[in-house]
Amino acid sequence: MSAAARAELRRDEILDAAERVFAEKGYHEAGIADIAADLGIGHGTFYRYFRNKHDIAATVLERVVTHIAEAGLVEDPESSTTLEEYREQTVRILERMFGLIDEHPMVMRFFHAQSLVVDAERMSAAFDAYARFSERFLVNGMRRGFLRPDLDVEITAQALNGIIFEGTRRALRAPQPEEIRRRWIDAGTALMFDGIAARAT
Amino acid sequence: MSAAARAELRRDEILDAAERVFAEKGYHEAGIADIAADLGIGHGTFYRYFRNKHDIAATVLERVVTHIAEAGLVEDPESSTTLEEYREQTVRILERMFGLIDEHPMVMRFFHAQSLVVDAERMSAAFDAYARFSERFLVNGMRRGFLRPDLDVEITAQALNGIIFEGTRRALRAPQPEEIRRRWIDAGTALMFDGIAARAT
Amino acid sequence: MSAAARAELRRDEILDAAERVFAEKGYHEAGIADIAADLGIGHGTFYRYFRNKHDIAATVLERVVTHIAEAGLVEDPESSTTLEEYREQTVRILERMFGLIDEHPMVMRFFHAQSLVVDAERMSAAFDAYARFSERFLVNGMRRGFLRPDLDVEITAQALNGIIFEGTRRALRAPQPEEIRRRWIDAGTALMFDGIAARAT
Amino acid sequence: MSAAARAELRRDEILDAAERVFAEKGYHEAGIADIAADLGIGHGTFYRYFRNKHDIAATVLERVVTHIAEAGLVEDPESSTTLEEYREQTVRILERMFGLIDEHPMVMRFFHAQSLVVDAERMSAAFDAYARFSERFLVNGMRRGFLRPDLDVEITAQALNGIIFEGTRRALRAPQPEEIRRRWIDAGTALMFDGIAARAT
DNA sequence: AATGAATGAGTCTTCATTCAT
DNA sequence: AATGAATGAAGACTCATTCAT
Repeated sequence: MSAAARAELRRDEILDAAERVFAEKGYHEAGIADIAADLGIGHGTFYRYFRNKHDIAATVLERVVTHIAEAGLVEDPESSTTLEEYREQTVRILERMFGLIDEHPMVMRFFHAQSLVVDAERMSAAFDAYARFSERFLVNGMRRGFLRPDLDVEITAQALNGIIFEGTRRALRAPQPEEIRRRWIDAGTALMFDGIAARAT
Repeated sequence: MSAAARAELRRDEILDAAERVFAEKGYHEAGIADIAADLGIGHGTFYRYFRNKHDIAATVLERVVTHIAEAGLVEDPESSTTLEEYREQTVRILERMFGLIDEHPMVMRFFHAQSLVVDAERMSAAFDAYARFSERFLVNGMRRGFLRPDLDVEITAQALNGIIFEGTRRALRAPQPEEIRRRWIDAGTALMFDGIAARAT
Repeated sequence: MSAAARAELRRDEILDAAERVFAEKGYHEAGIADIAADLGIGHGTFYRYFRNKHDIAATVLERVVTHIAEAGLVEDPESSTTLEEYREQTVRILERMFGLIDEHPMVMRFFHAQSLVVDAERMSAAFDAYARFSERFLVNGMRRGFLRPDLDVEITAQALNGIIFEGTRRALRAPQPEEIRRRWIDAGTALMFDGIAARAT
Repeated sequence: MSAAARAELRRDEILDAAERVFAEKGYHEAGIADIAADLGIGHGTFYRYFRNKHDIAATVLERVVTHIAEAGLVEDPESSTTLEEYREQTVRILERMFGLIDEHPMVMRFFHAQSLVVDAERMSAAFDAYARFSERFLVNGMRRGFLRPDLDVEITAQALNGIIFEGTRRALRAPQPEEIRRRWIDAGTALMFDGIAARAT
């Protein structure tokens, strides 16, 4: 293995450890020493791979932001032609979001609990980006006629993201995640597509 | 004025200052010295009114949690008998929520940015309580027949709170709050009651 | 005693301790902990009185620079009207310089060994100031006619200071300071006023 | 080229780099990494040629001490038979001293600013050696009768070295070195040989 | 009741040095 | 012989908290 590849590996190891430590203790409570101890390396080594504590936290944060973005980006916002297709896309996105919790439980925990103290500006930007992406689905649905023609796409997209954010937050803490996730997918899409009002008969 | 009353007053002053300081600098970045300086009192004095730094932050947090609860509790969850009445209640709650930003801008900022690092458990409990309160509106609506009979009230209530949370977060950062608030009230209630799907004709 | 006076006293204590520690161990080898330990105070206390390590070293340096200046400033550069008077002034200045070693042995040691690493610019400025002061004696002597009319006063003043500097450096290290000082005063003034060349008969 | 010769070469390269780096940043502020980077070699390599940081600094220091000694040793302290010859020797020594600044500007800067923090004892020994060498000129002059018979040769030699030291220090910092050097040679020798006192007519 | 001087635990960060490759 | 990754001792500095006045 090349030196660069080994360095990359080591860097990732440190990143993973940081994820664990930050998620467990929180950004401020965690020390570089904790991260190093978790890996059984000297603390000096840490500084060969990251400029400082904030640097690594920001990098961890960036990873989550990217993971989350990717979970959405799998879907093409312009591809659905019917309500049913969009509903299925939505379900898949939610499932993938919940899947992130299994793949990266620590990092998701970190995201929900600590992201704002690490870099509030970055977080805001990430939320904006997610909302803009969600908007495209809504615009597509309006164009195709399967969504209400009078949607305030910007705000609605943000509100939908608020639902997803709260959903993952809850799923993260749920003792029986499977059941909770299923219920969020069902109730979430029901709310999103049909609202809570009883249908006039 | 009694000594106890004067003490109460002083305590509130400190609480207000803490709110400002924590909101501006964040919990960890803010020091007891900053709070004391903001008031022009000695930092020793601070410890006559609060056990420690965490204590005051928790107290500030408790105040917001209460303010927010009160904004909701004005409405009786069982009072609405028609969809229209509930919709009006919802609008009033949202307006009151946004009103909190005007009344307590600092504390709301603190709530959104710092509450989790101060006391994640307390926050979770608060969110649960809010959700349970919201649930009662949904249950009432289902009983009265103006809401869908098949709602997963627990999850739906949580999701609705997620919308409100994101709405206030956005409103807090908005350069033109008035317009944004109006749009959130319109688009938020539209989403909540009717969903985004176009109505079958 | 007023609080301010007590603070001033404490500050001076710390300054004295720093002098000792810096003189013994050198600027870089000395730690804030050493200074605090020398006084039996907590290291945090140190930072109530000085911004940082460099700050206190610079302050100590400033004190020596001032002490040395004062040893010279006692004499009026324009007062001597005869060579004899100037020679006596010179002897007094040298004696006062050596006297500084008795009054402030640590600080003089610090000055000779560490001043350059603490603040080279400040040192250069101090040397310039000393030289400019010495110049005035030379100018006075030329005007009055008891010094050679063709002196390069600027350079000569600097050279004379070089002699004094080396003299105090040697006296500081001498095992029998009294004898050494006497010899420097004699040989130094002899060199300064008459040079080393044998007089033509 | 033999391996030993190549090693010698490499050692000198490192020494030159150390000179530059120490002169620019100072002993403590400079790191082994800086020296290695300056040469484009790994820092591990450094330790194949020098025991540690202090070792190389001491070696650099030794080089300057030697350079300076050589600038003097060119002259035979016992060779002058007249005042004029000695004066010419003195001028040549001063010129060679200033010449060192052109040949080894970095190392001279290092000498003046950093030598004491590297090895104060060595410096003191070097100053003693220089003074003892200067003494021989004075003794020679006294024997030959062209210098005052009553000189305190030890102290006077030290004082003369003090002048030279200050002269080179000033020349090192001078914006127009040529002019300054000339003036130091003129004023320095004038002071040294004839003193500053006006001659009785 | 109010103060603020004193404290020292705790943390980040640097860098000389080692050693396996 | 050369390298540079790894190390951890060392040190500056902060700040919540205490307590004598």
